[in-house]
Amino acid sequence: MPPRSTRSNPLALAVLTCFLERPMHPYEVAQTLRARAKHESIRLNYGSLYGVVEALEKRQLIRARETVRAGRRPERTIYEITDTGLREMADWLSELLSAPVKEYLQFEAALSLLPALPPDEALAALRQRCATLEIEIALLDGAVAAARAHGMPRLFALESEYVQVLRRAELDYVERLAKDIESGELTGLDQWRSWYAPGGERDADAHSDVPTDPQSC
Amino acid sequence: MPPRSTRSNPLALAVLTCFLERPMHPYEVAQTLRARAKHESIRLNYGSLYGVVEALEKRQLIRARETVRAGRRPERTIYEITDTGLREMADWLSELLSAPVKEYLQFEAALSLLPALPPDEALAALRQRCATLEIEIALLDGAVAAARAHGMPRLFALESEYVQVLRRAELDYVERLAKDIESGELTGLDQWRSWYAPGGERDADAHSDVPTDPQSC
DNA sequence: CTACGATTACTCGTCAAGGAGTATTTGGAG
DNA sequence: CTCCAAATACTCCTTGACGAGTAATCGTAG
Repeated sequence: MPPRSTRSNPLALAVLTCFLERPMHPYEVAQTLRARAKHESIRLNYGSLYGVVEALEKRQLIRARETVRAGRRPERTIYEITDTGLREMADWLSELLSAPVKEYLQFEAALSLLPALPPDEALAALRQRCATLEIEIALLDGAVAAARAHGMPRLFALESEYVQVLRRAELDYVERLAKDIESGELTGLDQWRSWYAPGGERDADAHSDVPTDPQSC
Repeated sequence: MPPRSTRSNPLALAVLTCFLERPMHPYEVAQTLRARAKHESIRLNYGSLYGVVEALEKRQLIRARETVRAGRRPERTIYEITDTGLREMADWLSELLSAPVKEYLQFEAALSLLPALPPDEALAALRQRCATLEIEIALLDGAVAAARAHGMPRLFALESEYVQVLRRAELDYVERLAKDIESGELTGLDQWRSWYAPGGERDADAHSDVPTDPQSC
């Protein structure tokens, strides 16, 4: 089992699955992934692509098969997957599917810094997010429906379904949160308001009195 | 409004909110963030921290206030936030809260490559994920309950609530998906099975016949 | 009082991501 | 037939993340 560091970039996995179908040159890999809309779920750009292919070759997961050239264009090296590559692919994909990993989400960061904004500004921002989320969800719904209508089996749109589910859950949560701030039900709201009150004691956001690490409990 | 590139690293935002409380030296920033468990929601390590602080100073969002030294230890430079920094912080945080951004999730990538695994292996991996998710959710539940019991206001644990909500939604989805694969309800399952059947026609994963870009519809 | 492990406070080098740039070729309009 | 725009197939260079390494100091146990 190779070190985790080599499994950091999911693009490498996507590349392996392409080579599983048939040998290709890197640019064709990119075309294939784009055509199947994989770039919506996996970060893809040329700079990374060629680097990733090189790394895969160094690790012997793929091997150069032949180098062809049409006219005076740059050479295109065609790669194929090795047996090691096949095993690594199945292993890696299995792991990605079975083991949830911690992701650092932007909105998670924003929530954790929420008290650095005055309550009313925070509330306005959250309401704005709800509105945007509703639109986004509607658009995604439409796209999924259209794809289905055109005969695309569900199996090939699982990732959109998943993203959709997450977005819906987020909308739900943010709506509840906004309500709890407005209604005053959120515990800690009084402290928060007082930091930004006209005669607010101490500096804004100085929640030094807050219990520190929840994990320490 | 500064270019988006400068707003890429949420650690910079977290650093700004620290300086909002009071002037500090970078290491103290790290201590503060760690003490408040921000490193659970924001990527934090020393290499990045000092780089981020430098960048903030170059952008005039913070300024060096004084340089003290205790004994022959390395100097500690104490920074304070500027007025520009104050505005940038509020702006940035508002934006993070109000505008959902596309994140590239590992599991999203895995789902989009699911057909590269034989159906039974994929199913096993998904079931494994469900089991792990259940444990994780239970643990998070416990931590949140404990924090609340020790008097930590909800306002300071919003990010855990959010992550929790997402995990629950994910568990729900994966359970449904696993059921639909097992019951044969998932459309496309027949194709998928045939690629890996003993006399499977063509190469595994050659879903070249699949409609390409759902966005194109 | 001294030795050594833990903590403090940072530095540096590596390595990867990402995107702007480049050279070639094909397709089509005039 | 010629010229321009778009597509092809990369290359390169700048940022920036990351963590191993380091030097100084503090605590404390023998």
